Amino acid sequence: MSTTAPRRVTARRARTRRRMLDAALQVFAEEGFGRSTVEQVCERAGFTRGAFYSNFASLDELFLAMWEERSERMLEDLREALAEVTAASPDQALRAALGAIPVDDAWYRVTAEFTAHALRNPSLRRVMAAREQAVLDTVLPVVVATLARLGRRVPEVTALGRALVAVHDGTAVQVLLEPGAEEPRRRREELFLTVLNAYSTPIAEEAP
Amino acid sequence: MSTTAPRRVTARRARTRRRMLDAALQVFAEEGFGRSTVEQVCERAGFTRGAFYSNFASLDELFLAMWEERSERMLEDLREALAEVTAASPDQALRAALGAIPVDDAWYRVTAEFTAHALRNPSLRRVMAAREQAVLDTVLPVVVATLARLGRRVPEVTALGRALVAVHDGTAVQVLLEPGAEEPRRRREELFLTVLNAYSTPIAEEAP
DNA sequence: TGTACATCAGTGAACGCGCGTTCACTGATGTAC
DNA sequence: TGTACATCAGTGAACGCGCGTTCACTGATGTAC
Repeated sequence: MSTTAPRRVTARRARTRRRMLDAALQVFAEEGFGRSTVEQVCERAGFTRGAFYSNFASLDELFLAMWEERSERMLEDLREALAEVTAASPDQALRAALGAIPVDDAWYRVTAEFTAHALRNPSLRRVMAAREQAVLDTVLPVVVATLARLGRRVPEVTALGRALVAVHDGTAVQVLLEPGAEEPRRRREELFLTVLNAYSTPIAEEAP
Repeated sequence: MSTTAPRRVTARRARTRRRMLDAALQVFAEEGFGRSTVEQVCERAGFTRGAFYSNFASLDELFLAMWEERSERMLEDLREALAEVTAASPDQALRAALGAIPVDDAWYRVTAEFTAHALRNPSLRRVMAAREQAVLDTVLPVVVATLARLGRRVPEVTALGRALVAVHDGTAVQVLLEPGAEEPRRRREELFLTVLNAYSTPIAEEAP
């Protein structure tokens, strides 16, 4: 009951796909999700429209593929960055982690629109939820371990995870709405540290 | 040097405009910003396309008008809700305030897409920033006063304001991605209270 | 309050562009010997 | 390593739909007397 013939992926095909995915991010970021056209993506990638249909069934499919690929890549970067900061102070660790998730204009726009779109579609909602969980699975162990080294434990790991994600998303908008301004970036770090502190307690004594 | 003749607004015209604005919110929420068409909005509002062009120059103009009108209305609701909760405990006050800003699916989608769109356009960025400031001007005095009654003062009002907005935006996504789930809503309130607490200090003693 | 007239607001048909989608084709790539 | 052949991937022209936009028109609204 296989749905597709297991087509062999040639090198040429992989290259084409790659260029289309890269073009998609740029076009979607510039034009917006709903206003991008097959023609624009192809022009940017340097192909004709026929090539597009040879590789994807629709713009939606291309968009989803691109989003999943890019967020997977960001997660890899994040893993590497976190692996390197093991020895640092929590303040330094935070800064290093934030550096690894750059608040990238194009990417944020695309993700914001994708999120809004996902709310309309149960299976996309599941994609988003799974991604959030994957990020948390990567980040939380490191965060918890770092806090432990400071003599603090995290009573509710899930609560902390949700809070960190919310702070990340919420502050990203603020940073991008005032490009170049220092203040939102500082406030962002401040809020992260505040949350890390509020959701952990000193190991010796139990806070109420 | 007036740009437009000061056209008298007849009752009929106002009604038409109103129906178009309402239709716009629904269509934009369902179809997405970029995928909505003039035809869809007109059909929903019960007019022909000619009527649209008699009232608006473009979909973008209609969208902006709709967004500004709706967010102004939400701000009014928020003002009223906050005026009524003056006497309550901070916990009750928070719940009442959150009740006044319902995490509305359609509205969130529209705002998320509008925000992403605004990042591409300096003058829209200013619109967004002005709106955020207006919300803060409404909310912060009440928040500060409520905390004062509890014997707490807020050393950095701006920092608290930014933090509250970030938490609001960031948690709204989480609540909407899991429709019907109780947990995200609880976590949301929890995080709000945490932030209110962390950004204020007891009046008698200075915290470091 | 009623009538006559002027202006205004929305109608709906018409036009044409841009874009999605298809498909016969040809040049590129890969395989077998 | 070289040649012959088969398959595959991208080309580009063609088609037609959907939609934005315009505009002469008519029915609705408002005003003056």
